[in-house]
Amino acid sequence: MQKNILNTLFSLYDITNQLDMLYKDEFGDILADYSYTEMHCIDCIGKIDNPNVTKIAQYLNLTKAGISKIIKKLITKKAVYIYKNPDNRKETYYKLTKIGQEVFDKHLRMHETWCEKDKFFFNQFNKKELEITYEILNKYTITLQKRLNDIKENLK
Amino acid sequence: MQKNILNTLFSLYDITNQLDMLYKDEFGDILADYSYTEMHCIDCIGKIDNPNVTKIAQYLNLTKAGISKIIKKLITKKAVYIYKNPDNRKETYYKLTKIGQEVFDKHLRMHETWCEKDKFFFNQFNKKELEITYEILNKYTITLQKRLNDIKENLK
DNA sequence: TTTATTTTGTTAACTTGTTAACAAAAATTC
DNA sequence: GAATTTTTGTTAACAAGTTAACAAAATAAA
Repeated sequence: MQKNILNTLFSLYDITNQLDMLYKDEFGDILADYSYTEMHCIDCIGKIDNPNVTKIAQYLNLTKAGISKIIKKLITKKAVYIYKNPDNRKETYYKLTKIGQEVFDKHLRMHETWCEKDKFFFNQFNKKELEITYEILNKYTITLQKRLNDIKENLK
Repeated sequence: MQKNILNTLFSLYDITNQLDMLYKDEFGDILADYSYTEMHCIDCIGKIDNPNVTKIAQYLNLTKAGISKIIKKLITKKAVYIYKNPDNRKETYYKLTKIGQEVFDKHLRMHETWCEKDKFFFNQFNKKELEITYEILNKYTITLQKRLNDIKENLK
């Protein structure tokens, strides 16, 4: 069981990512011009308060250098523009342009469609079953996160 | 719920990968010389019957070109060597050297330690709870895989 | 306040893996 | 059995993201 749950998680992740990319193509037009990460970066900028490179990097689990490059691309694509806080000359924030907002909206609708389909699937189980699954997954996440932090602490 | 299960799965995957890499460093010495994918490639060559580039690529969900390069590295590191079937001049197979076998064994022990720790965690739930979780995850995987195949079919 | 430390974001060099084009061998089709 | 198609693995050109080194601004410490 313990072994298999890991394998299941890995294939689930794999499929999820593939689906996300393919849905992108199905939804067509604008989304097709944006890579997986570009799309998620736009999603981030649309959701977070005062998004800067550092915050986006944390959110997407990428390096600041990586985000810096992606945002440059998004700016040349005119999906994103820079704004500054007059009180802070160090940090740079970003907002979506009209084009960026359009990408954001389509991506959102894409995920809504996804969840719509999921509803049919999850309806075959009862509330208790879903709750215990959710609990186990969440607790497992927390446990692994602790192990991770312990190792990181040790390496210092 | 449906939305959250996806998020949980994503962070679980993320943590799992990070742990896999960190454990590698904790187990020290030899494993430290091998990247994540190199390690998994060695694992593959140790497990599969008559492993060739194509099979390994399928197993690890990478392209043949990618595997081709990784194996080249593993050969210069003397962890892997080539062998051929006299009946087939097209295909190339690989085996682990002594060094490769050592990496394989350490990686295996690493995962055993992982599962050992998992046992403590999963013991806090009863058999039924674990079974339903496993069932839901598996069925969800199958459902998503079907969606994926349908889209791929449509794109043809 | 001025010195030291931390945080922010950029850039260059590199790593890892992909796509596309290819040659050689094997399997099919006619 | 000759011609066509498929499979196998390699390579070059590219794409995406990382690490390391850096300058500039903000914070903390002295």
